Amino acid sequence: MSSDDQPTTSGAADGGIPAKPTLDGIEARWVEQWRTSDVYAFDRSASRDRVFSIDTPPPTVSGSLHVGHVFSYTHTDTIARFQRMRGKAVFYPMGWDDNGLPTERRVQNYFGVRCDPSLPYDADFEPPATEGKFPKGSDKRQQPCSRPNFIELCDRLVVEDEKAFEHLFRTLGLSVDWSLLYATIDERSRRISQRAFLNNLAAGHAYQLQAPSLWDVTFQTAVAQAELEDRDRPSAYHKLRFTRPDGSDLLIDTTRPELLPACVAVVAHPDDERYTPLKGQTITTPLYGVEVPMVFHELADPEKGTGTAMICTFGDLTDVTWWRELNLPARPVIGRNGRFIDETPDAITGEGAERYAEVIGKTIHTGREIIVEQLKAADKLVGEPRPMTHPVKFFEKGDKPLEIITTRQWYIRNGGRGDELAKALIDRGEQIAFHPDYMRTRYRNWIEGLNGDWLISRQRFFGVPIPLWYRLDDAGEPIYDEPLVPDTDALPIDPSTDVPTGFDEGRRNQPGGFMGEPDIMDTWATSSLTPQIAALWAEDDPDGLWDRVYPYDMRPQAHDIIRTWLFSTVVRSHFEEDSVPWTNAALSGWILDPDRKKMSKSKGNVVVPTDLLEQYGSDAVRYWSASGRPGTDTAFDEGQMKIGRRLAIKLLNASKFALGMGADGAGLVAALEQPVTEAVDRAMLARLADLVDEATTAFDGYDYARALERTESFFWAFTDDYIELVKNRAYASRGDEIAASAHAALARALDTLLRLFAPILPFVTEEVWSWWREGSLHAQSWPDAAALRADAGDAPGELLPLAGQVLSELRRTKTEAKLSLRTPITTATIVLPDTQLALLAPAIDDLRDASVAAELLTEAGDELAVTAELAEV
RNA sequence: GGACCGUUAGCUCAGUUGGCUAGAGCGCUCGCCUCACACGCGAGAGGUCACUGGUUCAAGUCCAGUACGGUCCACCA
Repeated sequence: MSSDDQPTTSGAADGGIPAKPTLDGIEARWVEQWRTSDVYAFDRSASRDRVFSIDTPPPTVSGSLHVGHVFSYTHTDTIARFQRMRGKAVFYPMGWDDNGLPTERRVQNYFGVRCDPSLPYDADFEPPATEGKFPKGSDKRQQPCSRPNFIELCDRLVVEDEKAFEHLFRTLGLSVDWSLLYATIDERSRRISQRAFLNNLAAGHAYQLQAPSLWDVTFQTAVAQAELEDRDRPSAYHKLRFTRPDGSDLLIDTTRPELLPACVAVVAHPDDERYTPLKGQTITTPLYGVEVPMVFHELADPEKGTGTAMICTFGDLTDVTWWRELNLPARPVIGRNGRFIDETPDAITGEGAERYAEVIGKTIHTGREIIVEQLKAADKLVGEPRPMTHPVKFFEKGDKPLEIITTRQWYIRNGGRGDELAKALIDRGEQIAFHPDYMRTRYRNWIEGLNGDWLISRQRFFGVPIPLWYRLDDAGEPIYDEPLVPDTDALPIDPSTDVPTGFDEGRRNQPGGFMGEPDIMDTWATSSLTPQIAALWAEDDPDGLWDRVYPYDMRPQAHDIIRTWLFSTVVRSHFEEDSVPWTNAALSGWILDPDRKKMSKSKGNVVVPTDLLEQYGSDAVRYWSASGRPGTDTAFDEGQMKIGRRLAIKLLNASKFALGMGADGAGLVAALEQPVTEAVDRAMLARLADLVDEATTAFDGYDYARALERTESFFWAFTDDYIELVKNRAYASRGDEIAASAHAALARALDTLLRLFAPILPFVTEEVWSWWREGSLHAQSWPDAAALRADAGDAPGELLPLAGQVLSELRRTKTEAKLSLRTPITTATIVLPDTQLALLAPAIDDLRDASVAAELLTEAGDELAVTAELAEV
């Protein structure tokens, strides 16, 4: 009786082999099964040597779901699943990065509010909009609210965003232990972040400094070096007429004429003989008539402009260097809001002061126009401005050039001041295995290129507060040098609402009282502690997770944030634990669109991942992801997803065939215990054992792509050649005994292939597993090459590809005659060298069956050739 | 300007210590309803491995250089 006549089972969850296997609905079914059965739960009793721990990247939940999430998180999941099958207790947490500026911006647009820290908390506050209904581009109608109200709205919104991410990741089949979930703004993260900061403070690794720093005038906050990016901007050289002591002109090119009132010196190279005669003299600035010293410094480039430059406080980082090293005065003119400040610099008086008055309160752009007009009117501008383009520093999330403004900020040491710390941190990099290895170079280059410590304070609202207060003197001025520190037990605290020991709320902001530190920490200052947060560092934890997982085995992340997340995490672990945070860093590439551009929201070329999962199935999308090698940028390619889907379907059908050999699969389970006697079968197992070794080595080296490629390659040869060869024998056409060998081999192969594919294609493999076996495939062990090799015995693996090659030749005789492959062959002759014929001998009977030949003859010859006489149709 | 990565079939990519006539998939061409699969199967065409030189019995693979593409950093008068 044929299988078509057998009763069918519709689904697979109830066991048995469906007549028409399908991928439809497979995700929902297994996601739910995995959710309720806890197959991915971390064993909290496992000792460190049994654990494989992963420091999962917490995605920024206020961003949109991106196909890049699917890509890189799949990579991590394949490793997690592999390690789990190798018998490790896998610590695989998920976190949400909801802390920081992206969430603030989203809340502003979603609810139509803006944070005004001067307002009191309003318990009945209702935002003007909900569910994102607030019309875009209507900033002026954003309603001000207090900081606590604003934070409530942030908390409210991230909950929604996090649900969408969890749904995506579950549907994708990530094997995370969801009970380990954290968020970077949750109470635990705030407590750990503050505790680590206080440790840094006590150890002298955190300090505050009143100094010029990069400042975003839109967000009105300081930013760190790691958050900068250069953008080409149109600009123009303006040649200004300064005056030498003898009354003659000194011409200076500048792209920032509006900073002329901030000019504190004129600089040239110490070897530049055009200017060395001016040593010790003063130069008079145009418009303002301020006398500034002529100074000399190596950084002045004789080739640029006229070879001399005006030093302003501050036009760029070189100005800061000159200002600091040459002990120049500060003469700031740009305020925190990016406008000219009200106070006229002391050095500017008389007519100059009247000119300055015209730019007070103006933006940089408008101020420049005014000053250029003033220069023209005073005949201090030589010729017309010459347009050019040059790179300008921007905050990566901002859209106005950064200014340099002197403010009080908090820093954490990171080796950026050229001390021993830099060397120690580079050495830490040597203790981490990077995958691929060359990524370590980026880490080292970044440290070597640092030009200052890590600025962690931000003048923003939604983040972890810096947990300090300051005493106010009798004049109401803060005494910054002696911050008031909270008790560790009290963490987390918010200094804007909590009160330091020995004070009461009534003395807040009063002379002789105290004030809270108004700043929060940058989001990286908290996310650099994800190893600590996920594993409950220094928390009250009866399970002792920390000692079971730290240092972690694996940090997966994208290569573009080596300079931020990877580096800052190493810094924190170096200080807290005197250790690397993890022993392996696995770097994923980016997704490129078909034009080879990085996919990003701003370019409008993002594909919604949930649609892809729906259309192709999760396994197919995972297949595409896993084909992107570690560290390699990968083209977005739906074609690869189609291929992945076909592979999954092929697995269903090939499995159905194999299991059909053993009556509902039960027979095939029994066949696992039966001996494999035929040489062809044993040769296949020999090849399979080699495959297991290759896949294991690849996964051990974090190369999921190679493991997939080898396994897939084997699998297609297995279905095309091996199954075709043994199909007839397996149907017992030549006797039960040799059929049993085929069954035993098919059972082993299916069992092994399902395990090998399980890390990449968890859904379809689990589906097939459920047809004939108990429990979850994902809780099974990784296949054992030695056992397969024992079954293979002395059979030569090369027999299989040779037989496949001969079978292909036999098929060709029919294809070239444009006949069906079922066409019988009357007589065929296989020509091969003697040694090859001897190797092939055990496969002759199977080849005869597979090619529907009445007679197969062999003949010695130089190379493979097949001739066949086909039966008349 | 510095560093790193890449350049193999029309497209996307393998090619692990140098080793027979360089591989896969897609696409293309020509066939086939073959009792697991037509969401399938079979066969075929298609490449001076970016270029130049070197080492070697042997180079896609190692070395030097060049070109092109990408990324990061620096450059901001």
